[in-house]
Amino acid sequence: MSPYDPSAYPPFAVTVDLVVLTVRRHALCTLIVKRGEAPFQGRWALPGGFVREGEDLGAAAARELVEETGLRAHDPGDPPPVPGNGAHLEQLATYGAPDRDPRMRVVSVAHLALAPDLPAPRAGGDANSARWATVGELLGEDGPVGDEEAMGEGSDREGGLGGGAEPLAFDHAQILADGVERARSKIEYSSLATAFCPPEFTVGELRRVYEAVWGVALDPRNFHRKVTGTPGFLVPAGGTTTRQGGRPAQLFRAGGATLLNPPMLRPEV
Amino acid sequence: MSPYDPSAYPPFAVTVDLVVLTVRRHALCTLIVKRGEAPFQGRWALPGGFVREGEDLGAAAARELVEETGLRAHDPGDPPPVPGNGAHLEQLATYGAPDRDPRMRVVSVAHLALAPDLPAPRAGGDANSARWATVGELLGEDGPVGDEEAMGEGSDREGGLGGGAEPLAFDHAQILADGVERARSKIEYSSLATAFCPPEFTVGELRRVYEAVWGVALDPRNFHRKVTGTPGFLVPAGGTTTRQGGRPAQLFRAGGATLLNPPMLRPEV
DNA sequence: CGTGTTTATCGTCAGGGAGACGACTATGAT
DNA sequence: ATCATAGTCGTCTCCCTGACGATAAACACG
Repeated sequence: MSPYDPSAYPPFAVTVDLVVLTVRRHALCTLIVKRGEAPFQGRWALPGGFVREGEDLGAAAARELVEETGLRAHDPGDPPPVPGNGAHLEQLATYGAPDRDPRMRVVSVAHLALAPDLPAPRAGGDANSARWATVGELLGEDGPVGDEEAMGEGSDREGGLGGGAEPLAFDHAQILADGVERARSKIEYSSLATAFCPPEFTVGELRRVYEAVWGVALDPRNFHRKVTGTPGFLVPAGGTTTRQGGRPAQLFRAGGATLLNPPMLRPEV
Repeated sequence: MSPYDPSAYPPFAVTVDLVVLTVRRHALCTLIVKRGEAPFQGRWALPGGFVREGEDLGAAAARELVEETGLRAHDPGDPPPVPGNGAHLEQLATYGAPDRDPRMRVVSVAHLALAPDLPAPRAGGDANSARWATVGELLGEDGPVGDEEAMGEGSDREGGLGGGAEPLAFDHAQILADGVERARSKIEYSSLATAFCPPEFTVGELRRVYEAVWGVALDPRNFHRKVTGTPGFLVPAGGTTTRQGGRPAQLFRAGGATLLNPPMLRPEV
């Protein structure tokens, strides 16, 4: 074993990159920023930055999240201090291929953030250098369930990247794919899908989160039976809402349970 | 966003640490090494070392694994080139608290390795500075299923660490706990438990792997029905063996399936 | 050589969860 | 008034699971 010699280690730079996921207009979206410097100048990339001296990895990710979105992160397990204006944040994986940054050796600790629908991205002062993009256009997946008609009428559709978009900078497409896969599997066996919802939400809104993340259609009746029958998943908030149209729906809050047993079942194929 | 200035980044050292798990005598065990240098000199720790210049993170972990155990790693997904003398290796998580190493800023990318039962640990030339320890004694868990009588008669029981062992160096107890939890959950929905088995194994041997990792007793009949009925999990190898005593058991090889659907169900408490 | 022990393997049965789908309710839009 | 939309409650069947009986095939004894 090589001796542990602190004076003879190769130096690395350590960064954090963020996969910030949200559900907008029935589609799973992620936050991307336009790079201002080389390499990959002008290309879209995941938000991120260097870990500072004396700064913990999770703290660096939380700091970047605030800088990019204004969202405060809360650790998994803790109840959100003010539910709704916080995001779930967890470590995703670490990427350190020797040539992933052409200038120097950089190891990036990617984090995954799940947030409710946000009004608009705010880059640090620079407004139109950050935007929400559907993961479908970035990863070349098929459009989730249809619903193409609901797209293409918003106010933030000027960033280029139409159909087969230009790939993300660095290895960020891989990081994004890993983050999406983590989210897709984690909402199966945990109550994490509520992180995509506002503090109070209806069963239908939660179902549309599952449908957007998984890209499938779920039976409203079976879904309703399942989530309301899983102890600790949802607690009634007391009111009703008609913001989705149709019959008023009961409002719920996320319950204390974090692990769902039995899990939600993702329809196969 | 802070400008991406490669000349003004704080320097880090990057290491890989290994959680090498195996099943020995019906108990989940992990490989630990005795530290030769400060800090934590003389204490037990997870094996690991610095990532070299130009070396990928996974390659560094694979190199450490060979140095410590002689096992060659194969990526998940790939079939083992020579099944049985390889180990499953995957990235676990990254630990980078500012004060986790008292001398300098070190970020450690922990990896998880699952290996079949090995004859004896071989440290790099130094024989008795590495040993297998049950995760129970390291993490203070209750002994798995009983079976205490089967312990305490082996040939490698001289390394100290009797009951409430001295804790591992650094944050390695946390890393180990995370690795064990990853293994425990991952054998639920993947065929990864076969990584603990020799190339050909019986249903009973596979069941004892589950029992050791989960620390529970499973019904042999239901287990047999479940694993032989899951398509792609096991393929018959053609022969039988009586190495476990009793009636000869059919030999199987790991099938091509990596994800089990429906998953194995871990009995709840 | 029988008997007991151990392990493997096949069957049976009851209960629960999930998919498929019918029916009814309560709102807004036309 | 009628329709469209969304929510909520039930029902029915299938399949999986857990519990457990029964048989089979080896070895270890006396």
